[in-house]
Formats: sequence, C-alpha cells, structure tokens
Amino acid sequence: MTMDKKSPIKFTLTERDESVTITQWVYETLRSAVMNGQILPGRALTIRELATLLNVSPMPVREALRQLSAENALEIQGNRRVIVPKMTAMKFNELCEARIAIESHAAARALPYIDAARLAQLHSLDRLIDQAQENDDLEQISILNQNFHRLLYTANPHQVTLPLIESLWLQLGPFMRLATSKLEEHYLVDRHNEAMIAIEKKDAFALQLAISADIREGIAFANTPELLQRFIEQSRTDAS
Amino acid sequence: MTMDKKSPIKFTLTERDESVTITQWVYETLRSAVMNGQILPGRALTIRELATLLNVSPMPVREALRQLSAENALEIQGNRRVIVPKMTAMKFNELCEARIAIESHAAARALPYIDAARLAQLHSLDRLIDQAQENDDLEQISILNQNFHRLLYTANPHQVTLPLIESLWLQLGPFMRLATSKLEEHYLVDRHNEAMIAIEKKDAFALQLAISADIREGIAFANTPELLQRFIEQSRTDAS
DNA sequence: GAGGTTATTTTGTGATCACAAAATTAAAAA
DNA sequence: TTTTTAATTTTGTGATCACAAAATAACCTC
Repeated sequence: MTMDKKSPIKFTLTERDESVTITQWVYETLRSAVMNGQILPGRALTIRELATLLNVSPMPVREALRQLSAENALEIQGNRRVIVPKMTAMKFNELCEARIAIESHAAARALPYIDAARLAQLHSLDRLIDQAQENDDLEQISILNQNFHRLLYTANPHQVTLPLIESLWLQLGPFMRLATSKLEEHYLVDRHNEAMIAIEKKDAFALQLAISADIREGIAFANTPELLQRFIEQSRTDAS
Repeated sequence: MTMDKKSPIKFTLTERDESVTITQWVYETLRSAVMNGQILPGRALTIRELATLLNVSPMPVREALRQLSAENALEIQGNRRVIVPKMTAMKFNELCEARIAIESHAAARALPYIDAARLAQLHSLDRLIDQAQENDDLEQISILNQNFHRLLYTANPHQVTLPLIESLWLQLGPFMRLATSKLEEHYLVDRHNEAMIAIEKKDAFALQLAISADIREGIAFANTPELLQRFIEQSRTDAS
C-alpha cells in the first residue's frame, strides 16, 4: 500500500503585521493550527519543512517550536523530534478534570473583581455565541467560548492561572472543537447564563458549579465513549 | 551614588554531560538559578552576558531563555528584554492558592495509583527531609520537598498537571526557599505524615487536606506579612 | 549642577553555514 | 518476498555574522 509520506498541514496564513517579530507570527500560526486540529497527532514537525511552508527562514520556526513545546502544545521525543502529542482516553479525562479544577478556582478568585462593565461584556459575548451557534460556525463558537472564559478569569488583576489554563486548552485543542456539536448548544447557553447569574449574586459556589458544568458539557462527548473513541483512533493512526 | 551597573549572578556550574545538549544544560543551570533566587527579580538577562558567563555561544542561551519564559519563570518585557519577574504580595497569594487548588487535585487523582512500593519511597524521602532539617540545609530541604510532591503526583500515569505545578514552583522559587525556616519544621513533618496515613487509608479527602496544609505551612510566612514584605521590598528594588 | 540632544555601544532578531546524528532509501543477501 | 546491511539524505544543534532598534554614554546648552 502506498501512501503519502507526510500528511499535509493546512495553515490559515494571516497577513503578518510588520511591528511583530517573525517568530511571534510563526508561533501564532502554528498555535492556531494545533488548536484547530489542522495537524494530525503524531505528525512529525521539522524545522525546515515548516520554514518552507511558511516562507520564512528556519530560525523563527525553531524558536516557535521550542515555545510551543514548553507550553505542552507539542512534544519533544527522545530523538529530538517534535510531534503533536497523541491523545488517549485516560489523558483526555485527566485534561478535562484538570480544566475543571483550575478554571473553577480561577473563576472563584476572579469573582470579587467583576464589575458591571465586565459583566456587560460577558453578556454581549454570550449573545455572539448564540449567533455563532445559529450559524453552526464551530470554529467561531470555540473562539468565542474561550474569550468568554478568558474575560472571566482576567478580571482578577493578580491572576496567575491563565497561562496554565491556556496550556490545557491547547492540549485539548483539536478535541475541544469537535465537541461543540449542535446537540448540546442549549446546555452551553444555559451554563453561561447560570454563571452570569451567579456573578450578579456574587455567589462563588454557584459560579464554580456553572463553570464546571460548562466545561463538562462543552466537552460532553467525553461521556459518549464511542465518539471520543473515534477521534482517539484517528489520533492513534500513524501520521508520520 | 555609584553602584555596580549590574547585580552579579551566582551560578552553580555543574559538569556538563556530553550526552545532553548544551541548550539543555544551560536551561537547567538557569532554571536552578531562578529557583534558588540567585538572580534578583527585575534583573535584566541578556543573551550575550549569560553566554559569556556560562562559557557557551549565544545560541543555546537564546533557546533556554525562550523556554524559561514560556514556563513563566522569566518575563519578556515589551522591549523584548527578559527579566526575572518581580513579586507582589497579591501575586504571591495567588500563586499559593493556585498551588493548593492544583496540587490537592493532583494528589487526589494520583491516590488510586499509589502502591506499596511508592509509599515506601515516600517514607524514605520523608526521612531524608528529617535529616536535612536537622542539618539546617535549606536548599536540600527544598529539593527533597519538591521530590516528595513530584513522587506523589507522578503516581498517576496519565497525569497532566505536573508541568503546570512546576511552573508555579518556579514562580514561587526564590520565596519558597526562604520560607522553609526552622520555625515550622515540625509542621512539615506532621503534614507529610498525615498525607502518608491518608494514602494508606485511601482517603482522598484527608490527603487533600494534608497537602493543602503542607503547602500553606511550607510557605507559612505568607501569614506573617512583615517577613513577606521584606522579601517583596527586596524584589522591588531596581536590580538592573 | 540639571535637562535635553546627539553619538556610541549593546542588544535581540533573523539569516546562513558546518557538522554529527538520525532517518530514510537503496542494495544485497537469505 | 523478507530481512540485513550499506549508502544517501534529512534533521537538529550550535556557531557566526549582519542589522535595526534600544539602551547607555557623552556632550552641549542653560
């Protein structure tokens, strides 16, 4: 059986802002590719290949790869090869539970700092999510959902957990996106509303419950093993 | 008033293993310097200076700095300068609470996987900590204490939180070490024992309590504001 | 002296090259 | 065909150089 040597990588090449370093641009490009599952797990990423693909010199790619590895978005193998980590059912579960533990903590810590202005922003974000759901725009839903959580946690000006949370998002990346299926759209809306009601009441415990539920249902198919299994299978296939 | 332009950095230069890359060795050297507070917060780190100091070419330093920045051990300023982040009382508190939330979660998740062999290892580590405390070897205590926690969390073979936890340790680094003062040595011992008893009983809740208390007391001077303040002051002084 | 302007140095970024180790392909042997 | 071995290519690492931007020093004006 002959097959293509390497699975192709589909990048969404954005215009590069002159004020930003090439390294930064490469980093953002690779990051969103990982987050959106555009690179198959197990796929080996080589510096020169990416440099050619992105039309830059090897140096910025090298730095971006190291940073993404440090953020657990990529994995350095013993051979010094860099790959997109493969997923297992157990690891997936650990990532979800870690999200719940850390994010509900971050939410509770942010609560005292949320003022009316920020709450209004949260509401308007939630409305945008509704729209995106009507349009079935999965990628947009995913982005807006992240913005919602980020806006919540960053209310705390001394917050230190967001980088950790973003690392978990990155690791769940490709699988989180597929999760936001039409089936649970009403759940998501409900949970965000619950969260905002809890915020108005300054009820930390209710907020934690809402965030936990939102996460659990946002990646709800963790509880529908056959779906999860399908994606893990895909991830297990050799993508070198 | 004349003062030295740059505060000196005291490295503990270890022999470099040939099998390991220079970048890795530089990374480890810088990491432990940060962890042990051998670089004043606010101190600007330049590639060439470190390269000269460590007697390597700029390239490995460059990569190590980027990795440490990605791990939140260092901070990239707008000017693209890399510094050791400064500490504030609020940030310190956030870091402690984050540790408690994440580590007690990690401990609970590890509990089902802890077998007799690992428990024995934990016991022997605890004995080593006792010894180190008798010798007043603060650095050794700190290292062994970290090993104890790491050994606990890594019992879970699917664990994903250790990198996040290590990032928090790094950020607390210089301040964590100073915390392990003679005053609370009996607390530490007790908490580790409590943890091990909870493990034997497979009591997740008791384990979480023990770990939480251990962390809280290990950095107990968070509750003695005058001490904390002193170190933060030191951190605020311009160390450029 | 102090404040602002210019000159000088230092710095991060990015490009390119050399090289040993690893991966891949080709060839040979069973 | 299947397995071993050898030849070839590709890869990450590390070194060095160029350059623009930033930081620092020197200078001048008041």
